[in-house]
Amino acid sequence: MSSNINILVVEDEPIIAEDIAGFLLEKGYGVAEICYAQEDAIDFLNQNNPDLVLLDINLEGNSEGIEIAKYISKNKNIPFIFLTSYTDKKTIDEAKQTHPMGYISKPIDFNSLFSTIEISLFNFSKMLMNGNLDLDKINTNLLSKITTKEFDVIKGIYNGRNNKQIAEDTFVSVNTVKTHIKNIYDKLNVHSRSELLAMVRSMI
Amino acid sequence: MSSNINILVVEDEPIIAEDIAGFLLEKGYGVAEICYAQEDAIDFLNQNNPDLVLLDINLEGNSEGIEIAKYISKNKNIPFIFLTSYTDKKTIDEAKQTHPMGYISKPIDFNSLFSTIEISLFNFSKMLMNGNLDLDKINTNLLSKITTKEFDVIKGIYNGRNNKQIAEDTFVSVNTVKTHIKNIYDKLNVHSRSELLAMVRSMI
DNA sequence: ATCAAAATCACCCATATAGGTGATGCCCAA
DNA sequence: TTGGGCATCACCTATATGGGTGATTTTGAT
Repeated sequence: MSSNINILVVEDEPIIAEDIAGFLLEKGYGVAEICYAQEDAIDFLNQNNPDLVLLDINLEGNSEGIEIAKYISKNKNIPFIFLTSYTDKKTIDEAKQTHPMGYISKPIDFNSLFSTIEISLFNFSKMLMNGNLDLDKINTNLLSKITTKEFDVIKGIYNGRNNKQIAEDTFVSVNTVKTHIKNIYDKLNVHSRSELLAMVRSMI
Repeated sequence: MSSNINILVVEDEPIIAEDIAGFLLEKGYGVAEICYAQEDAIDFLNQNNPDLVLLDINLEGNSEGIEIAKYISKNKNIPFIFLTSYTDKKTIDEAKQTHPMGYISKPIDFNSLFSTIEISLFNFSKMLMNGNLDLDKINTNLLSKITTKEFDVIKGIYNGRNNKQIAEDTFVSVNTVKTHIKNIYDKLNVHSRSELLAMVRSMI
């Protein structure tokens, strides 16, 4: 297998399911399983962890796909994409509550499917591992720039260090750290460590 | 206008652009502007804050759409969706680095476009509220699980709120918030807010 | 119906953090 | 040469946070 990405396909129409599976294999993905009904899918998910799930909303006439999505949201940590011929606002409103990574209407445009899968996998993994502070990125938003020493202090706070620890880390006195923090707070217009982190997060 | 959602359309082919704009209006969205070139789009974004951007990748033969996406990522906080006829892996790989909310291949399936817009707006607003926090993910690493109320407190801390504010947000007394925090610290074995955030970050 | 866990709240105390003011030396650019 | 930004440190005060103990009510599962 050229890819280590395994995708679960939930689709009650065998022909379409095969079609999708064939496409996935062609693109180098693994097909973890094809499930034709809600309970099959949930059973499978109970014992396996595919990397992504493609979900038909209407299985045998009911919105079982949304139930599966809810199950995934509640119990698993796997991105999923809806594939459905129902694009009325009511269905979409219900669907979006489950936070799908995408929603593709049938007939399936395989190009859109492919790009949506790629982006879903990428965004999902980025969402979970989001860690790089970037001084330049922070400074693009600021009138009064954060200096490198101040940035060291921000990194310390980001890493959960207290003032004394930051002082030791950066070989200065606690008073200096406090001064830096005061200046940082002024520049970012925040008043506490966690507020600072929330602000920084919004800027990166 | 039936919707307060304003969408910027960046598309160099006037006919397609009009087509999209017409569709958006039909669905009740506002069309903030139609831009036919990169610089127009960036100028517009410099002075306006649409709620979402639809981005054609290939403007006049170049991948200018991706440049615009990078500009948005760096300077703004607006979700965007790519609309393009290029679905080769190279283009997609480049595109996904910019974290688009979606990627729809041409010819445009308007049903997919509509659902993707709805889901993008929804997920994006949720992302801002909750960030990337995920209770289940946190709990998979823990012996003693974080409860939902405790998680609300973590979200508050994550969003830079102090104890009093968290108490107001969750309609309980400050003492209760403090109790929750103490329990959270015990469970995660941390001793301060920023240490908590660093720990949570390492778990998601 | 009963038990355990979760959620709620109240104290107290010690420490960390935030905010304010002031001061020194350094370096670099005008 | 001079002034502004930067880095360094001190001291003071007020508030927020962390840590300990104990207690009642609510909730959920068996």
